[in-house]
Amino acid sequence: MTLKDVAEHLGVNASTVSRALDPAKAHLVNAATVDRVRAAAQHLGYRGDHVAGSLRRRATATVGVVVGDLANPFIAPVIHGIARALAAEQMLPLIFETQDDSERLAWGVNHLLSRRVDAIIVAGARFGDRRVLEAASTVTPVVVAVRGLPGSPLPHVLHDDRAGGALAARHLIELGHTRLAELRGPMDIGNFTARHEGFRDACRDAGVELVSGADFGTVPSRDEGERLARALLDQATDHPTAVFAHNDLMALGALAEFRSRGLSCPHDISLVGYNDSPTIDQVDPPLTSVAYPGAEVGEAAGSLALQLIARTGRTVPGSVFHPAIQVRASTAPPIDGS
Amino acid sequence: MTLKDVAEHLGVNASTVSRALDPAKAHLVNAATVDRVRAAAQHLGYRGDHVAGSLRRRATATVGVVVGDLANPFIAPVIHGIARALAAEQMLPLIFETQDDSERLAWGVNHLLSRRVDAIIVAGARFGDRRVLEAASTVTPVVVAVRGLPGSPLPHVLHDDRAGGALAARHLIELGHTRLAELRGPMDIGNFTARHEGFRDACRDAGVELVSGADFGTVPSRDEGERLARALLDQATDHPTAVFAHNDLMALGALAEFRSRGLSCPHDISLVGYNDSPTIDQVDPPLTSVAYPGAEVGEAAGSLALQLIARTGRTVPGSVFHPAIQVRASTAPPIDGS
DNA sequence: CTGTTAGCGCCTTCAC
DNA sequence: GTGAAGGCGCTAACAG
Repeated sequence: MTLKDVAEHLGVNASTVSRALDPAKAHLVNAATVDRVRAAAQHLGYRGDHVAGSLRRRATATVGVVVGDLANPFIAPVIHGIARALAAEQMLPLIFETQDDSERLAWGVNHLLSRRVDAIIVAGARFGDRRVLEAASTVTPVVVAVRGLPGSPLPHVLHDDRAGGALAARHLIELGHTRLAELRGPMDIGNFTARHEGFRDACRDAGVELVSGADFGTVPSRDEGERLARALLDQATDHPTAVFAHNDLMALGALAEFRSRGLSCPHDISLVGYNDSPTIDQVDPPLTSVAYPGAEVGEAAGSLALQLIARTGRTVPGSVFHPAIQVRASTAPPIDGS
Repeated sequence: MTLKDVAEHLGVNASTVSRALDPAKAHLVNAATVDRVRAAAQHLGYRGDHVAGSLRRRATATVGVVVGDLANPFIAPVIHGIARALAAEQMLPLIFETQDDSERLAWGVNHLLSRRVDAIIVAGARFGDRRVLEAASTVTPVVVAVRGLPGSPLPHVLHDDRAGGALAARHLIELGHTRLAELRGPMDIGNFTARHEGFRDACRDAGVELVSGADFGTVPSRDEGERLARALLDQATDHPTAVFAHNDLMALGALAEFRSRGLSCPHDISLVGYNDSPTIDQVDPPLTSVAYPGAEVGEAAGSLALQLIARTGRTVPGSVFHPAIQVRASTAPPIDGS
């Protein structure tokens, strides 16, 4: 059942049917004809072919979304936000998972381009991906979301992770801690370098000691958090009285390590996480965490993509969300004299 | 840069280029020509047009994925599993969110059909959606995943929620509880009716009292869990000594309500959740929960879709995963004499 | 307001 | 092993 079939059934031209069924063009057609066409289309069970339309129109109403790992619980709200924003224009997200592999990202971005997506939102970029993404942006709009690419002119929707790191540090310093440590995420991902820099600089500004090696996680997982916490506490030097984990998963790993050593949190050691994940307020102890507005970032990225599609070539400003810290029971003043 | 451009550049026919660049057809072409074509394509930056190919080939290498709500943390692993399975055939998921609205689902399924997706995986069906989905299945393969449609002949990939409900009941009964209650999810979603039936029947078989109204949640959220727990405990009759919440979010709501009433879990009341969500083992108290293998279900659904695409018309069996219960500290024997 | 024409870029015959 | 031709279904441009 094609446009032509409907047209022949009615004794009109396919173009007329095409126009009558397009809400944006129906006004060009006699109202009575529009009704007849709609009725016939309904009656015959006609369903337009979006693929053929996309080929002709040179637009697919589809936005490629590149993510590192869908299993990471913090990415779901981002996709949710993107889908919400796109739904306003009846556009749909086409998901590609890189599994945090730059080769796969390059392949995926190219594949999305060959699928003629109207824009690409990259929520899982690593520094090394900059060239590939900037090249892609000469073909279709590319929005960098969640994970920034320092120095890149690509439009972006980010969260100020540097400020978030500083927030964590200042919170601990205000509680009276003077020996802090970090459990760092991978240093080729913008979020984690920014969290690190914010934390480190705030410590330096306050003249507070930063107890930590140069080590960092290969992935920001619970296991890596546990490993780094173990390494930190195995050090012969004085233990820190407070720890900043670069995300909640790593914080949970650290918590497990603390527990296995008989260290009580926050009595013996305070802990701050990042993301303010859904149930993190109900762990034992409820975790102090820097909030990450994933759904808002996703929605803003989706809207930005829509704007870039609408006014191709025009410059559209990116946006940066500001962090807030949720203080809970995992942070407390240090024990006197420790 | 089209196929034709590459062909003209080389002085060959577009068909030859098309064949040379298709791994499955390259063997029909002189090896030397294949090399020349590949080199030229690379050199000229040719990128095939997947849209045009899809129109001609009548296949899009795309699978529509219909979900209720991406913000529900339990759906992320399912999509992850689907994406993993599809990636094996270089297919991509196109996501549509119904927001648990049947009209939106009907619209979305139709839209996906007009986009000529090669299959649709529905992970968010409600009973009322059966007709729409069966109609869609005459056009393209439809796989029902996660939420079943009792009585429907559509191929499905599910988890045995009935057995899961029974598992929860038997665990509590073995601990010695004799007055149980349920916090039920929406009764037009297959998972929750099945959990209810399994729980209820296991109680009946054991001759154990089921303290509970006919009430159930409108959505399976934390707030609804809290509301139902409040209603349950407001009843004048004897309180139950153990509660089965139909998912972890509802369990967390119940936990909050218990706490606000000064009821300690598991001392005063035991609690079982469902899904075994990522951080649920670290809440206070660590929650006993029936595990839901979301990623496995998603991967099986993706594989099933691929099979249905490959052998259209052939019957392919669905599959059902069996539940397991993770026992943690939120369940304990009842206080003697209570 | 409606019809005619001409492709969008590709792939699959069919012919040689 | 390669070329020529046709058409997938739609819509934009141009006439009338």
